[in-house]
Amino acid sequence: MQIVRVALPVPIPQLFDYTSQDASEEDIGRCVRVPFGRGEKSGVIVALPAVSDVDPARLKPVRHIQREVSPLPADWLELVAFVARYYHEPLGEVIALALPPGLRRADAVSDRESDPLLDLGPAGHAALAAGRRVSRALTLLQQLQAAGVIRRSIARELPDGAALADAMRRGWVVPVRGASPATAAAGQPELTDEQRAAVDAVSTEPAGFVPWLLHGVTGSGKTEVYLRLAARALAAGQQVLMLVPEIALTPQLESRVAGRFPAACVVSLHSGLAEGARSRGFVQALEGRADLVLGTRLSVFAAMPRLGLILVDEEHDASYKQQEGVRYSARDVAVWRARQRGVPIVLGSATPSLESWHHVRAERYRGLRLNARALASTLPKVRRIDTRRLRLDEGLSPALQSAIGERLARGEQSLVFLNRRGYAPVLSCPSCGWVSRCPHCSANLVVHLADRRLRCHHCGCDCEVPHACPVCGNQDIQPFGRGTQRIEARLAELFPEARVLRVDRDSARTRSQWESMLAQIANGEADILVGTQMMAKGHDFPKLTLVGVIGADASLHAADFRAPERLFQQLMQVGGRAGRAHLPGEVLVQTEYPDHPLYRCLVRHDFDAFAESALSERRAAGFPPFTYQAMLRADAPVLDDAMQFLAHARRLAQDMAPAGVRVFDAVPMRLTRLARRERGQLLIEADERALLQTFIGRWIEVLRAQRTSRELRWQLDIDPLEV
DNA sequence: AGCACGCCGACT
DNA sequence: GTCGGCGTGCTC
Repeated sequence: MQIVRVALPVPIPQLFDYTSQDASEEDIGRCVRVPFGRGEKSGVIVALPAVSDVDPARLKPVRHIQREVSPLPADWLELVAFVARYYHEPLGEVIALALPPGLRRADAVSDRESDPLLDLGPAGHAALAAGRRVSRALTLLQQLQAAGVIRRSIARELPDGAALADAMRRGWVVPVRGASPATAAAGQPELTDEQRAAVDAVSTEPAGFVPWLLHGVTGSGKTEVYLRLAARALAAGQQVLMLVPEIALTPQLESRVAGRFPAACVVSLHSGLAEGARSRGFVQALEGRADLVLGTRLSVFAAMPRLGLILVDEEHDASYKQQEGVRYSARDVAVWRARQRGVPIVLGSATPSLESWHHVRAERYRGLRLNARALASTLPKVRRIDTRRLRLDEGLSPALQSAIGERLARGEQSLVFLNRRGYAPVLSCPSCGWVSRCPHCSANLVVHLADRRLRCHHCGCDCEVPHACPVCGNQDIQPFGRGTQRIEARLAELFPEARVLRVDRDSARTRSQWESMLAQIANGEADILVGTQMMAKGHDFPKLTLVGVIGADASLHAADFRAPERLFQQLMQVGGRAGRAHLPGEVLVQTEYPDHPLYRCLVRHDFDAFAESALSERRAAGFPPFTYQAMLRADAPVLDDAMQFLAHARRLAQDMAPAGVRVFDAVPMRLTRLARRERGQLLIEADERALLQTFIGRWIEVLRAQRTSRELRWQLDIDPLEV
């Protein structure tokens, strides 16, 4: 009789012991189903202890050990244990997050959909040589001959992929084995000198953990560097892990990667995947059959026995930080993992996070630069428009209007960038002062004139636009401020001949809407685009030569110390949309603070100067990365309950905190009320990460032991992004 | 987290 | 008399 120790997804930092007739060392890392309470739960065997702390008579036998799938290896268990420790969450909860649900439930694994390598068989070569009558199968054969060895899934995607089954039935195309996954498709682009230097720097480094920061301006070809590095790792028989910030970016990248490495097994992992596909992908990675794993933050937990390289694209992106449950940073976990496995990691961005940039300056990371745009186009010219003495027309300056007019006359596209959805951020009554407040949040309801609704952008509350002031009956209530819809409407009036297209979360709600808009833009079916940050990311618009930025000043004085960093990143990214290919681009930034250092740096495209000044401000103010933070947040239906809990937690912290750990005041959050709950927070800070960690560990243990009203929720956020 | 047990208020 | 509120405690 063997004792097995199981990590289960319950919110208490405990492991549970069970008995098993036949468990052996081989079963450590395997998924199990066990009786729990009066029900059943599933978890992972993490140890086979000789004795249990609980009375042997109380141990129940495990119900089922999943032995169809390879066990999770020791290094994976170490990885999740690290995440549990660092973010102060129970191991079982971290495991539940890291494993695909179907796998953890120890379900039977679906038949592995194999994706065999295909090549032309002798019959296929003969058919080509015979000069037969042209058919789809024959055209496909020509495409396959050009491609070389190829995965079936990729072959299906070829222009005549529909004829694949036919070609295989005739024996023209046959499965082959043993082609190197690094086999590259024909037609790789030439590298620029900078790209070559970056690839060489990483490749000539001796094997082992090296963190690299690839700082490459928009359009400098970072992806090509990733692909070359991946090719080297694949050729060495290693697996590559590549992280991207968003689900929306995976399909494009996946097809590009799969197209480049037709013989490689490329697996993508993200939360949008069906359960079966996610389990299958994870198992392929775990069993070493996947060569390249591509995915969003949760794919940092893919088990990979032959891991040789980690790539993190857009490493500054906030979506690498999970904002609920286990609040982990996939980028930080990836760096830990690279160190653990002794492999290089490349963090890439056009606008690196100040944290990573600081690591380069402190020589903890190695820097790689791509300063030139690969496609022979230069960086856009950035100009500030001082709006202090201008008469604006619905927020649009004369200079911006005439610049748009010029683009229109030349048949080029313009983008007006404004990070505010809706028609106007608030509706208000000039006679009695009523404003459209959300009943559930401390926020205003936004006017959506497109469908005549008032909406809360925080809780989704939605009602009709009233015809008169609900308090005083005044008929003349007015929308104040401007959002994308209002700008869109005004542009349509100013340029009646132009096709104006608004691109925001409202107009591009579904994937297909978003894709059809991208196609419209690419086909030149729009002249003026009005867009939010959706427009800033990851797409090329060859005819776009003007970006006008309005309403950016608000972020200059925001309370969050990271707001300027985000603004600068956003403006650099959206500015990068202007002028690709052979048309020079221009960026016009409307501002009342044209001399603000942030805009001065933006005009010079000088990220380094911006980062330098932002970092020195942070150093002076004692903010990260010069200090380490943890945030305790509490929420309850009534603010007072949340604040009382935080005040209690604060007293506790003050009693326990060693020198060097600073406990701040408990304060209501900026958006205090959200979805009928009121929220407060308590910041803890220290100069040493280890000091903060040990203290938080002891503090949280005490805090967890307290009983609180059931209406009160609280969570801990290590390295919070928003303070 | 679930889910039991258990002890007090207002309903058929 | 019971249905049901949620405080308390446990899960190997």
